[in-house]
Amino acid sequence: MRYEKGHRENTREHILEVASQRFRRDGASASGLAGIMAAAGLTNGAFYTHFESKEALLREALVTALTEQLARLEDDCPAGCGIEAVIRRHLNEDELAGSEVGCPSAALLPEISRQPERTRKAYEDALLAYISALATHLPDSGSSNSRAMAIFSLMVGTLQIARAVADTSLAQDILEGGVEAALVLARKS
Amino acid sequence: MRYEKGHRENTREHILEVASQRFRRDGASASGLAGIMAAAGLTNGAFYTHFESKEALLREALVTALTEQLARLEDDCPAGCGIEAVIRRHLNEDELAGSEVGCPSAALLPEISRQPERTRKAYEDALLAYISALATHLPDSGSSNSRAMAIFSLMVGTLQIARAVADTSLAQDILEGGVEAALVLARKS
Amino acid sequence: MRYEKGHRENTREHILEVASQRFRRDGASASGLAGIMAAAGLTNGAFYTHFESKEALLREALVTALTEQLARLEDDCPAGCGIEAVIRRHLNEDELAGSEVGCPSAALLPEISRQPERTRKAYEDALLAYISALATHLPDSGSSNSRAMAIFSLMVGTLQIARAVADTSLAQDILEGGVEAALVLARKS
Amino acid sequence: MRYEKGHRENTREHILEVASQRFRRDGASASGLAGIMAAAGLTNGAFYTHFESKEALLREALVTALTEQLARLEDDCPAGCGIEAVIRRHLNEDELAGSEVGCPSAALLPEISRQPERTRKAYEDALLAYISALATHLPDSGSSNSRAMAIFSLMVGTLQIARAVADTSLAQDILEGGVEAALVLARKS
DNA sequence: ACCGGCGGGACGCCCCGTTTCT
DNA sequence: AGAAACGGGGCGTCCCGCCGGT
Repeated sequence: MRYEKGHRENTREHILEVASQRFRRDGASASGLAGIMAAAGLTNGAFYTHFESKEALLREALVTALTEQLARLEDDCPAGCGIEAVIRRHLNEDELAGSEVGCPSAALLPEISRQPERTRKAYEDALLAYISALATHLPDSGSSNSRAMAIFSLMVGTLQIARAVADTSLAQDILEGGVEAALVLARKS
Repeated sequence: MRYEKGHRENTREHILEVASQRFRRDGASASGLAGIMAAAGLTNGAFYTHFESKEALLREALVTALTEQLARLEDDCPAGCGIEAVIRRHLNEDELAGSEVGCPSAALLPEISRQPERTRKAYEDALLAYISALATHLPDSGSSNSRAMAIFSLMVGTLQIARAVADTSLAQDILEGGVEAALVLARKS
Repeated sequence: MRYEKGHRENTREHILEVASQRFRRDGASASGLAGIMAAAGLTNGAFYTHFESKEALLREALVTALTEQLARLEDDCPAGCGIEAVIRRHLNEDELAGSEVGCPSAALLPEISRQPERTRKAYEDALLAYISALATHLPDSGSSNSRAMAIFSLMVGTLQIARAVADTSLAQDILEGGVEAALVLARKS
Repeated sequence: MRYEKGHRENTREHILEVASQRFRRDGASASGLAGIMAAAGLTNGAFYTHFESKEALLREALVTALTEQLARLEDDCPAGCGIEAVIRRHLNEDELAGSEVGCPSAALLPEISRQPERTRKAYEDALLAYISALATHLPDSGSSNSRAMAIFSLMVGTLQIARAVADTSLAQDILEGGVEAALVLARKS
């Protein structure tokens, strides 16, 4: 072990962190490896000692991002905090503005669906973990995850549309409409 | 006049049609102009006589696709057909499999949100027209379009997630859960 | 027809000519497309309108070079010129020094043998035409091409070794020994 | 001393052995150091403790390969075995198929000729030793090495051409024609 | 003090979106 | 009107050197 313990792993995780932000901000196919590596303070020559390919980086960066989102969810919304807090954590102005550190699903879903199965499977696993956590905040926690999945789908679609439209106040309205609808879904007996 | 009247316009619309399919299938930044033009039976060089740039093509292709979707909605779901028919037109196996001629929002929203304002404005206008049409099918048609927008958001998110996961039967479950949730939103008093 | 007639074909053949020289001088895998195109007065962006890939370029450049060699052989050594003239056309100081416009077999054979079958087939065809022409200069012209092939093999090996050794006078000796041996093979009753 | 005596030297020779095979199989410029080191069971970074550069590796690997060929020649063809045995040791199906452990001249000569003088000198020395050994098998062993060099040139060219053509039975014919011609050169009074 | 994990640039082929020139 | 060329950048891999722990 020549470098300080964990050096390699630290570098790898740093690249993953930067990549997960770039992918969310600029899109997966529009993000170049050289730009990602430069943003990580490295050159592209160092990439292939850490990852097999861009596809592998995307696969791992997706898991990284979803895992982070899960950790943030648990931090911000402890058990019993109520479903509205969870919903407002997804649908707010910060999320609207900054996709960089926001929900990877909202930023990348169509591109994920065009990835090879291996990548989609990795995303699926991480997503289901997230949905399970989300489900614990539902009033009728005995229900399956299907309800949580629908609420999540609504939030993802709402956030994407609010980001896409040109009119700022329209975006706000869409966001608020999404919050209300999500609450309806959550509270439905 | 060497070409029959309207030849040029036909060509332009043919390119738009092909482009709108390619963009939905492969993504906007992953679709190349050369591939689009070749699929349209033309050569690379002919592009710039019809469009100013790739961005302009995307902008127009988005409107084309949304306009087509609106026409199809009105064809398949005449007034009074009931909201469930509308929902099932969005969330079904065909849509799951073929993004090529499906909902452009489900296929492209994150990329749209990264486009310049002009493109987002064009999308916004076409989207609002679509949402208005969708709203006419809601039970309480007097309400604003906010409800319709939420239902649409839910459907877009649901379709994207169902497309992205690797497990086929899971995708089916997600789709069905989306249908139920959409009905809840639609019927809410 | 927008560019002057034959412009495209002229450019294509110019690239082929430059490439066939570069490949012979520097080797096939050591020659870069950018360098070849720059030497042809073009940029690398223009390459793929003329050739499908580097492999296709190599394939065609080989045929080009062999065809040129055949034309030169027929120019320099008209029928009845005697076999020695043919041999000395292959084994002389000019050939020793300048592989750039010399025998493509001597310059590239090991790399050709590592190419896909399609390339090797193209080389084979052009080579056999060359061998046939060479055979017409043999005394016993009724014999098969086998003798001509052996003489050609000898000349190729001789030229390669003479080029590879460091000692100049040794190279001369090898060349002269090759000439004598080729004459022996040619005159064998 | 952490490693047993000679460990370092063994490693060095192991790299040389692997490199000499890779160079013959894939060509010198097409063989990467990373691939060679990986095939030797080492990592990239260990290379420069054993060799100064890729060029130095090639230089030494050439000598290694030629020295091995000489040893094999002496093993397989003891004094008095007859020249035909020697010729058939060079021109046979095994040599046709596997350049990996075959004649380095046949596999690499054009690339050697493009190397710096130092490399060509090293090759020259090893080649001349090989030619001398080959000459001892000629009937008129008093003659200079020129005859042996010509025979060797013929065999190298023959093997290269037989390897390069696409038609398998043609390759066989070329090989057999080479054997006959080599015998002619060897037996010439 | 040696030696190898790790990183640095540069360049490989290929293809992009765009402009120019006949 | 559109074929041909441009320049840059995509990902991947090259050869090589620089730290720093055993």
